[in-house]
Amino acid sequence: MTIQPRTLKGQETQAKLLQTALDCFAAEGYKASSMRVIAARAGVSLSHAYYYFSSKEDIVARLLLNLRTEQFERCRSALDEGNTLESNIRAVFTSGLSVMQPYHEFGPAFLKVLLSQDQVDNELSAVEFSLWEKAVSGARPLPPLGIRSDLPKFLSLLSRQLFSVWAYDQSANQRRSLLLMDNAAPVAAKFAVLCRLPVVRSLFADVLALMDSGSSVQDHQDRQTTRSKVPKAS
Amino acid sequence: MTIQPRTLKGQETQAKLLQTALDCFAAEGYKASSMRVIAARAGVSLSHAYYYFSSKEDIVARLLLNLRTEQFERCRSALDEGNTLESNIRAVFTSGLSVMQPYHEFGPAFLKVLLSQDQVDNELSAVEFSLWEKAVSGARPLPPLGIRSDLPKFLSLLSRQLFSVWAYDQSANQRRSLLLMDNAAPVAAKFAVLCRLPVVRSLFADVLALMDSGSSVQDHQDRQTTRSKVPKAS
DNA sequence: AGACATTTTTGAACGCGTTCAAAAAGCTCG
DNA sequence: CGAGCTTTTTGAACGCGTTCAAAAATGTCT
Repeated sequence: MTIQPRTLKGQETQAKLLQTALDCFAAEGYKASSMRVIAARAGVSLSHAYYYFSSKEDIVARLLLNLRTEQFERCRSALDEGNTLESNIRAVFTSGLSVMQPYHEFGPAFLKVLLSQDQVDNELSAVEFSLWEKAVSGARPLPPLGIRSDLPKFLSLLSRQLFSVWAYDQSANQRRSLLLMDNAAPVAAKFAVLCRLPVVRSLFADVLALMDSGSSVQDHQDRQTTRSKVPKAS
Repeated sequence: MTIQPRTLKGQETQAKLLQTALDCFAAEGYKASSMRVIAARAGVSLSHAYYYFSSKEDIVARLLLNLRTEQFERCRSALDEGNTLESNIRAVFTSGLSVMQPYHEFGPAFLKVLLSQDQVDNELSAVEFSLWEKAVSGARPLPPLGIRSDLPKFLSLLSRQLFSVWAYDQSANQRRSLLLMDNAAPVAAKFAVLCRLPVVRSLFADVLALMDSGSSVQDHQDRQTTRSKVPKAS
């Protein structure tokens, strides 16, 4: 994005450029939708596109955000109907797949956007996270109280891993990732239930602490402090 | 790679090209080591480089393989000294980090190579896997018998996830990934120990089954068959 | 030796993402 | 109006990864 236009006409141009790009992506695919093609289709010069978007990746990021938002709209209601956690997890997975499938060839580009963005403070992560929050809070029976508040973060991380498998999945129609997600849903749900047991619960705590130690929030803390968050094992 | 030269001179040229590329990578970094620069430094024309290597990514893949091999050499002996599993895991992590650190800017390129390669049948995965096999079989006390044979595969997958965090880690000197790996070692070891308990053990089995369902081995099997490998949860 | 087939090597080109200096248009005051 | 500012728009260029047809070198067989 990089620039927000001062004038109305500027905003319109930027919007038109973005819409053209998205259309072009859908119609022609990633490689064929060069910046030159997009600019031409939007009726502006190549360099003008760069006035509004600092890179092609910038536009891809918007596409990804759009898709996630559509996924959110598409399955938000289903998550509130008192189904099991497993079925809610599955709902998020399948809605994601159906929204993303037409853009599977964007996989690597999507992943790059996802991984290079700040994992805490960005709109995309917020949408993803709110999906998992709904999936957890709308599940009946509710997951164990002790982990209820941490579960969305955990699921959100899990889904990123699955997404990265999907992104490079070369099997026909991404059969393998579809299968993987189908199988992951019950396992994750089972894990949540087993967290009632102290042993499993403490494992979950360890994993959560790991996730924190890998997040950018800790960037200004020193090593000693952070380390103490992870209980020694042996 | 793509072509194996018929004549001796051809092989020499290819070898020189590869060595030049690797030197260039080390000296100038990823972006600065363009195919043109590499070819020029090796004293051949640009298009000739493409006669021996089908793409720049091809060469990056060789670099990655070289680094993994060096990591293997560097820590193989340490894994056989009867240390704990935790310390062996840590040894693999830290040797990996020290070998890779100078090439951190290659992270995204490395990851692309790693993810787009066939995860079963390629040399790189074989080297990685054998590292984890040594880490497990050389650990004292040995991990529970029931999971001992599956543990290397699990650790291998885990390390890929950590690698992908490292690849995009923007913190100074990759502090965050270093910290993450440091913390992951004891947790993984603890997990292995807890696998003596039936509950944890069955969770491990589920996760392992997941990994299989995401692998390419199953590509020719039908959905029904594969699905039955994962026990229903709820 | 000379003709032929194969392997190696080249130069020129293509389209790509990106950058930049400068032109054009719009806006704000006297 | 028009001088001086900011915002928008452009054309031309750069270096990149990659491709290709064709030249040069090499090897093989009679």
